[in-house]
Formats: sequence, C-alpha cells, structure tokens
Amino acid sequence: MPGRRPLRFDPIAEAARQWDAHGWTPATPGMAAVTSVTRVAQLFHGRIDDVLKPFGLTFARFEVLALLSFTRTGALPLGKLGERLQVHAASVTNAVDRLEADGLVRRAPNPTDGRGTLAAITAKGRRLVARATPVLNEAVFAETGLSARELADLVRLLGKVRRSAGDYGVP
Amino acid sequence: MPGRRPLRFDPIAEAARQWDAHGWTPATPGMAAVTSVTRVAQLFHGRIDDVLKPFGLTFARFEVLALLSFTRTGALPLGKLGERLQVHAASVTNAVDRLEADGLVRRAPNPTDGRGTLAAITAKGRRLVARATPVLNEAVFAETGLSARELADLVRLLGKVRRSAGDYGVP
DNA sequence: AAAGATTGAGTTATCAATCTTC
DNA sequence: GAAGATTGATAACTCAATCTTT
Repeated sequence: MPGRRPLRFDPIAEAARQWDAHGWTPATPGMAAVTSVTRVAQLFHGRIDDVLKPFGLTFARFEVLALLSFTRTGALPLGKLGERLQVHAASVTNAVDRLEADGLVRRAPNPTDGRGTLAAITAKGRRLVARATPVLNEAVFAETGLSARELADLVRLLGKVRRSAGDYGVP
Repeated sequence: MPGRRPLRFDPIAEAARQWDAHGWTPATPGMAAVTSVTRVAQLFHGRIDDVLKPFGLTFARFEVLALLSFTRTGALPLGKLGERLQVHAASVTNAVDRLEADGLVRRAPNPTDGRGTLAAITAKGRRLVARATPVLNEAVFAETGLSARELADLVRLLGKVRRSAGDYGVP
C-alpha cells in the first residue's frame, strides 16, 4: 500500500484550494469528489488485499467465487461473470485461469450454447469462500468508519453517479 | 472500459440482497459502500483516461504535472510527489520516466539533499497541462451527475473514511 | 455476420532488493 | 543505520486480433 506516512493536512482540501485559486471554481467540487472516490477506493482495496492474501485470493477472484456460490447450480457462463462484475472478458479468463489452477473452480462446456464456457465452483472453492467471507466482513466491511446512516447516504449518492453514467437501468 | 452493455438491474443492490440472505446483514451496508466506491472509481477513471488520451497523458501523469505547476518553482522532490499523490515511490519513478521521455519534466539533483532528485516541469509541460485541464474540468469534473450540495456531502463522507483510516491528520 | 472465449502485446502498479548519500 | 531513489520481478488489466460456434 502506498503512502504509509499520513500527511498532516488533507491533500484533497489542498488541491481544491489550488483549483479555486486558478479560477476553475465550477469544477472544484467535482474534482474533489473524483479525487476522494479514487483515494478511498485505494484504501479499501489495500485493506481487502491484506485480508485476502492469507487465503491466496485477490478481490477479483473472491468476487468470482462469491458470485458463483450464490447461484443455484454454482456455475455461470464466463460472459455473465464479466457482466456482473463489470470487467473485461479477458480479465474474466485470467481470473478463472488462476482459480482453476488452484482447484477452486473448474471449466465446463455450456450445455445450452456450444460457444460458451461455464465456470463452476468446486467444493474446495466453497469451503474457501466460506472461510474468507466472515473475515472480510468483520475486518473491512464492518469497519468503514461510517455509521449505518452515513453508509446509506454514501451508497445512494454513488448510485446516482452510476445511474447517470448509464451503468445500469433502462435507457 | 469494461461493461459496455448496461445491466437492467443494479448489481450492487442485488449483491446486498444476497449478503442479507446469507445472514451477513451487519456487513451489508459496508459491502455495498465498498463496492459502490470501487465501481464509481472505475467509471471516473475510464472517463478521465478517455479525455487525457488525446494529450498523451494518464491520470497519474496529469496529476504530477498539475502538482508541479502549482509550486512556486515548478519543481518537487520525487518523494514529496509520492507523498502528495499517495502512490508508491516506484510508481513516481515510472511516471517521471514517461514524462521526462516526453519532454514534459526534467530531473535535476536536489541542491539541499545529495540523495534526492527533483522533478521540474518544463515549458512544454506547462503548456500541455494548461490545455488539458479545462477539457478535464468540463468533460469530467463538471459532469458527475450530482448537484453541488450532493458533491459536498459525498466529499464529506469520504473524508470521514479517509480520516478514520489514518490517511491524514494528527494521530 | 455476430457472439463467446482465448491469446499475446502493451501499460501500470506494487513489492523486494539494491545503491548512494545523509 | 536510515532515507531517497532506482531496478527487476510479478500481477492484473485492457485492447486488438483470432478462433469457434451460432
């Protein structure tokens, strides 16, 4: 993780001050928001990686396992995985490669589409995600530093951004 | 950018439903917040990269140029750059390498510390950041999909997360 | 022709190890 | 010994091109 030594001041507030000083005032709130989101994503990701490292997982691979464990059959086409996790098809191939090498998922031909491939979670994969999830919940998701009310506000605001960016919903 | 085809439903709301269904309710709001932050950071980053590509810049390199252009002398030690941008020293070395190869900054020995190196912005670098900034302001920072009030709320909430993570401020 | 998936090239970021200077 | 910076190795992602099947 970068930036071990905390700054004595808030670098984002300082950047906002600079933006205003250069006459870019209309863009300042957006700049501060984008920078804040970027930095918090870094912080969360670092903590998640730290927690998952002992399990031999990255966040991307954990998300695949969690998603598969939620399905009725424990299997999904690779394309569906990329759609739900919002990542490129090549990234899905890569993540499934790693998971398969570790025996956590296995590939199977899609019975309903000869072009497709399914990723199916194995018993070993289910055991691992069952062990990792509580740790992640307690060490990261339950320790965000915000109250339930604040978390709900945050999710609502970010949902507006996602929605307005066309991330989901009907056009 | 991954995920061109928008989903018909909100994948984060769906994940929250699954978390609750598995009895992980106390962690659900945090999970939704972390996932939302991650996704919005992806969205912002994609738009920023699209805007900066015609200028031959990434966001990391743009940030270096912007920070240098704000200083009185147009130069900073590499360590200070990493501190302010919250990235690893190796990332700073890499970014400055690219910027120097493009003639946008040049390295100079730190006169006050024989171990250190300064990155100094060139006239070409100043011209480029002066051209790129207004485009970034108008195409990204002024188009977040949130009102000024909502942006302020978002920045405040994320500031609490950063502060509680020890990202800045006095211990 | 279009969609699912894979491959290889190119980019970026991190980490550990190293070198120089304080 | 500690700090600033660089290097080489590793991992992950994206993109363009390719292959197979529909």
